[in-house]
Amino acid sequence: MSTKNKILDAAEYLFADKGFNGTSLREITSQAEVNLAAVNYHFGSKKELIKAVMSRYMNELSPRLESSLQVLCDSEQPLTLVEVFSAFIEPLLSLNEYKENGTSNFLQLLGRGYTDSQGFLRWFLTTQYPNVISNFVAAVQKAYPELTPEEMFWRLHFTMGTVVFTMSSSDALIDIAENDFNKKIDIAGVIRQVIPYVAAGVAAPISLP
Amino acid sequence: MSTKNKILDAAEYLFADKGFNGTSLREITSQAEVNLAAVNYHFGSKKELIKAVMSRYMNELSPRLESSLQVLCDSEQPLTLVEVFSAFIEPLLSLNEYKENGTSNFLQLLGRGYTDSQGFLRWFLTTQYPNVISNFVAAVQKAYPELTPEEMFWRLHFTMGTVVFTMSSSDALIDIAENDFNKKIDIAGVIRQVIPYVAAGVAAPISLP
DNA sequence: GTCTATAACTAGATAGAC
DNA sequence: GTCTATCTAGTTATAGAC
Repeated sequence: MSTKNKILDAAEYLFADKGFNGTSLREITSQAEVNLAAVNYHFGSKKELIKAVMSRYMNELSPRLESSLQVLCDSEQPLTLVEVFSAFIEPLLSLNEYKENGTSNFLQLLGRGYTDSQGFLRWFLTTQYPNVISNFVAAVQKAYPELTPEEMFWRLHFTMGTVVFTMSSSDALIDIAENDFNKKIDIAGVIRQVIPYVAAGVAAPISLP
Repeated sequence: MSTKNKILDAAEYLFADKGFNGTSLREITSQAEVNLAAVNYHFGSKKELIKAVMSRYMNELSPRLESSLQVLCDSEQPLTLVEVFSAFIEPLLSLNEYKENGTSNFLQLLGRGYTDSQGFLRWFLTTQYPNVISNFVAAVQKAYPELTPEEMFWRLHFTMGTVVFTMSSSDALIDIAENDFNKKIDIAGVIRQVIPYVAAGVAAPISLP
């Protein structure tokens, strides 16, 4: 296993757990059992390492997600919001085959990216992977055409918030579910829990005046 | 205005904007125009300063919120989820009278507290202000008795995520709403947008198996 | 490519003069 | 209570030997 990949794996794990700001290059290199200088040799800077960690997942995920949503948009069938959100399940869970705990790690990283580091990652994702977003918006529009663009903007943002926040604390939630309710649940279970919630939220009657 | 309050105000502003990890004591004291050593003199440590910033708001908010929810629980009338969530509006907006941008700052801080600093703030809030949570759970239970405790746990967490995530990026959202939709909106408007969403989410049909 | 050593800087915290 | 000066320990990043 190459030094570069050892760094990527360690960084991914630590970033997901403690955030980008909260993780130092020393922690990463010591967990990866490589030299401190290797990060800058292979990636140039910490910021580029963050991008590399995210890109590894996004390059795997975005084509699957794009085509999964494309199918829904192209189909002649009527479409429900639960179906739209369910289109995320298979591509997201496929990250578990790509890498151990891939789904969970990726979603936690996404959550971190939206709250750490003053939105640089948000900029990176929306500019680098715009097709995922536009296909998703098109699918929601097809499922719920009455929603105005403005309401859509708000509700998709709320949805993003629900998902990334949930995922960035999913380890704690899974522990609580086991201790308090004696329910073993995994990341796929969390995804199944959240879909009815966000689908109902997006489909809510129009807001208070 | 006392040094202690100058520090609290500057810290509040910077913590809300850049997170607890992302803000240094040097930034705080230079914005507050006080000496660096004053933080440790008045508060002892950065961690205690964080608690002090949060406590200032929580001590203002929690009695209002507790009694606002208590009224709903005690009433003989049937209760809807929108009513339960609407019980937050007035106490939250009252923070604007207590302090300029109080509502927005507090909610942003709350969002930071859940993602920065590995959950120490979550522990602090749930142990220091347990009555708010228990009254809230009781009100939701009254409005929607079919919800099992387990479903309740998940959905209230999703709701928390929606709200704190939305609020921690509310400045950006308000800008986008103005630029893209030509709609001037303030924090009260954001709250009115989010209530139908979370109420519908909590009331969603039971999750996929 | 990988290492050691270190530069250059920033963090939180404190001792001690005033 | 407030200041300066400083300590200790951490950070990212790099120069140069191997």
